[in-house]
Amino acid sequence: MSDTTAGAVDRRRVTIAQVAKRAGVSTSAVSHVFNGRPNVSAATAARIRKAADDLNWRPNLASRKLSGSAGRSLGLVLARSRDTFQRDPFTMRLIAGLTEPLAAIGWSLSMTLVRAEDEAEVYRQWWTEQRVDGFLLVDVRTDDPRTSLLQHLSAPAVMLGSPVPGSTIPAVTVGDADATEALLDHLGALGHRRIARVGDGPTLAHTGSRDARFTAAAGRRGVDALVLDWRAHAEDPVADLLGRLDGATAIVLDGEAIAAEVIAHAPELGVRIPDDLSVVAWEDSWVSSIVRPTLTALDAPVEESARTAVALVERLVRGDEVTDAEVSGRALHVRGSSGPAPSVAPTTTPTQATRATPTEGDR
Amino acid sequence: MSDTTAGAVDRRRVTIAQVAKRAGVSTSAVSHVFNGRPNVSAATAARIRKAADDLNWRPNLASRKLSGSAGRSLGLVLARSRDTFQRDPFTMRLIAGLTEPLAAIGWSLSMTLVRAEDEAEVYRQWWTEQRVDGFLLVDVRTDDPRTSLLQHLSAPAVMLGSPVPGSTIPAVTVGDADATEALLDHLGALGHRRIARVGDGPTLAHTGSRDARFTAAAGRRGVDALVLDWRAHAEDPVADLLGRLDGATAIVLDGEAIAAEVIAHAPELGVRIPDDLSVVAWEDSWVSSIVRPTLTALDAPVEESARTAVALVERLVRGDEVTDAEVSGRALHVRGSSGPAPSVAPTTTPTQATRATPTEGDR
DNA sequence: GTGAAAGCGCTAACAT
DNA sequence: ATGTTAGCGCTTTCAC
Repeated sequence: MSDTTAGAVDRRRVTIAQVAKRAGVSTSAVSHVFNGRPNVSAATAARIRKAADDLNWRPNLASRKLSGSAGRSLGLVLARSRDTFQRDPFTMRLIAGLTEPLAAIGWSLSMTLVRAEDEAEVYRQWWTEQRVDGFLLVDVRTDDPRTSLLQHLSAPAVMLGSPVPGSTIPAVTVGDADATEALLDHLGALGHRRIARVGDGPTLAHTGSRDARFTAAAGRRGVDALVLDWRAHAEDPVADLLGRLDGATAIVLDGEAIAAEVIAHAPELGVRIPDDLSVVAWEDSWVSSIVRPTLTALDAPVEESARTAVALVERLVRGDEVTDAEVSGRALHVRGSSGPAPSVAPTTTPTQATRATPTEGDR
Repeated sequence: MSDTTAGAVDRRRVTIAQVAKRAGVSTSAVSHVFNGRPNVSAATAARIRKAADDLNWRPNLASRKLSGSAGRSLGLVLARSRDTFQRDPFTMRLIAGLTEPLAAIGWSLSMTLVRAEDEAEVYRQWWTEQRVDGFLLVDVRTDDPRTSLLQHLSAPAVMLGSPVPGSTIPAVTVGDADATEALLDHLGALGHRRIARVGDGPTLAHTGSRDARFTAAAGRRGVDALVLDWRAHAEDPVADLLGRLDGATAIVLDGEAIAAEVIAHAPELGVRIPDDLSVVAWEDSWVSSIVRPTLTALDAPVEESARTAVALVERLVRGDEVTDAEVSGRALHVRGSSGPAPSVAPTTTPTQATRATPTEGDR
């Protein structure tokens, strides 16, 4: 590495004035061209664009923002631990899905991970210092303080998930009804009469609504529905969960990370998949295909949700009217982890033997 | 969703002038306090902070930037397909690792995915429009055009990987020497005398240096080293790879995503792991623990690399002198995928039988 | 220790 | 159709 006197930018930064001069016009002409304003002749516009290109100039975002335009940045604040974030393929898909539509409108994604207790402060800060033009809310909880905070700040925001009653934040929802039916049809056809559902976390808004829909759909079919929670902090969360199955022969889990863990560990606890227990995940990703057996999963149109959310935020920022949106297309991908219900339900109390392979590699 | 006349921000934005007025001082006094300048008495400073808090005011980033300060944003531009991005746990770890040190200095992460052909333009744009204050470069290739581009733009940048000869971009390197030795000791002790290495891609700079170090270390031990490439576009990349093993009884792959795929598919091709073939990955993540057998892997100190890189960028932006940095601590986690070398090498030409489970779930 | 005022680079009235 | 100019909110000399 050399002695770059870095920071000491030599060449002064190109400004609109230099571009204007080079093109032989006023700065406002340049501004007009770069903002799609009509009052410039085609010839002049071309000359201006040429000059800008020659100088490799682009409007300075800060100046632009200062004089009223949007800063073209979407804020994504995730209240997750590093660990939870890392093992969540859904978030990866979301981020990947956001960048393309954002780039298409000249925006970028500003993201961060925060501890739950810092969450509100980060939203406040990013908004008041004008770091971002709006936010995308994920992992919305029941009674989430963010909805009122953002309304209070009058910060544009769009959320992923079911609309929150009493909030004016537009929601992008993935229709779950069809998928729930398809899922229960699938498991029903395989002979399962008692099915457990495990949410991502009892405080998450979507957990509750899925629980309700699931229970209702099961009831309609005369199938027993069991709603369980995932105790991430249990000594052995998988064993803990399997111990509470209470005769269920199939289990549906939000999140592939958890589902993958069940698939990986269950055999070591004496529960064979899918022979003893069928496992289905409510999200899908490449992880489903590298576990064995491969994971039957409900694939959500994450990319379309992202695209829709970006469009809504952009409209909000422009001051347009915006309403909730629903994207559909959650599809059931049947793979190896779901199979015929066993004639005898799996042992209610799994072998207490220590796991063959402890959760090494976890951090 | 209601009829929020969004965008039509009612309450005019709080400015430094209002804070100054409320505290009974001039705007420059406020500015001084918020920039740690000394010329303000403790009492006045307290009054000013109080006023700012009351008004929930924070310096506007755009104005600040316009008058010379940094915009406090790090750019991360990934030339990846959505798909490659999504299945790369390393990038997840990196992103997660970046946000914490960034937050500590009041910065945020601006990231995007681009197609390779748009890469240069995005760097250009983000820099010239002053969207970011500097960049973090990953996936640096041999002859990477970005190094000269960024020097030409005089944009602060730091890269992950071995320093590029002739470039002034500081590099944060993870020392691989010890890990390479540890790895070969491990495999050697298990009786492997012929070992294959598979890089992430022949154009990536780190692939070449690892290949060289690996080959050298193997040579010193009288172990045959084989350097193979991963043909992602082959009809069945795993079968393709296994078909080229040429008697190797162990294989070391950069990237857990690929390693996980080998582990998942090899058995379906008649190659048992680790009985017939030991598999080791050059990166580690939670994925290593959900595949079966679990994956033996070299765990890199990603979080420390991230922390170091952030520190370097920040120094560069401040105009400080910066040199390359090396972080160490790549550790070998021995898990289930590496075992004693088989007495007979695995079939050179794996069963041509169609795979039991096709790569369903891939997208 | 404090305040006045000149920018920073751009946008958008308003003039011409 | 093109140019002039007053801000946008903050930082930072430079007087006081």
